[in-house]
Amino acid sequence: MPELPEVETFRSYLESTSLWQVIERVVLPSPEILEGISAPQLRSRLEGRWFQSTRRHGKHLLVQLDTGEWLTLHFGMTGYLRHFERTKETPAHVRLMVDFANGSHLAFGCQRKLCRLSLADREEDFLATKGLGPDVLDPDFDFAAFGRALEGRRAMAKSALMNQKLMAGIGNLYSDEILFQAGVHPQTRVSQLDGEALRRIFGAMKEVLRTAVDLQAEFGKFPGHYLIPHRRKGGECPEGGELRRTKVSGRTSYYCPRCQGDRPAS
DNA sequence: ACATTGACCTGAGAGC
DNA sequence: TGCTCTCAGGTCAATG
Repeated sequence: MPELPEVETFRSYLESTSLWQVIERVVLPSPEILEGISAPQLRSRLEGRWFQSTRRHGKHLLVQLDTGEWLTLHFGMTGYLRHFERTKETPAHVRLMVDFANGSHLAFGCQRKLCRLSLADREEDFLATKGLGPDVLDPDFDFAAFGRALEGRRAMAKSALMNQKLMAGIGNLYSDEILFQAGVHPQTRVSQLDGEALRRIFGAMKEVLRTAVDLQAEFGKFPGHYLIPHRRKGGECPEGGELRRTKVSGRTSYYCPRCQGDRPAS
């Protein structure tokens, strides 16, 4: 479930807990989540070094070492990050444990093994290898860039928003929220959207994601007119009426037939 | 080239 | 109560 707002929250958490401490020991209990590097290799590149800065691109967290290399973390859908000051706690499903010389430690884990770890020389190389589009909260990703990303696409609006190659950061939950706020049916084809609808989607995208980041992705704190807190079987639209549940390219989607139309515009 | 589907993964919750 | 089955969703390979 970690989408852009959750990953941004993890980024600032790591930033405020884990920088500038010498890494004494690294444990990698699940080497199968490593991408392009072996456990012994990764251990030897981390031990004795320290984290010096963080970045985020879409749903990826990048942590720069003092060597200049980047440790990249992807949370899959159940990923988490936890830092412990003193007690040596080991949460369930830990995939990376970092023990710092100051006695604290950082755990990265995920219940399902859909999280990933890798090491990259340069940020640009990593993004290019992954084929990621621009981060959707990057100020350079403006309405013109948004339009270019969607140009000539025939996919459904929801699928396009979730396509990390077109733009990075939006997943299943936030795509539903964005389209709800924009009043657009999730199965509307991108090619059917007029300029005004594109504007509304773009505006909702920035607004929803900024709000979620500010609220540290805690759904309980979301504004009353947001869909996400109501996004469950039998859930009610904040404007009244029952939400509808359907599949859009294999993903469970919620929408309001009154606010977004009961079938895709064509 | 682009769009869509299924596999991967594991535990919670549904349903019988 | 206890078992089995479905489903959750991020990504990527396979298929259309």
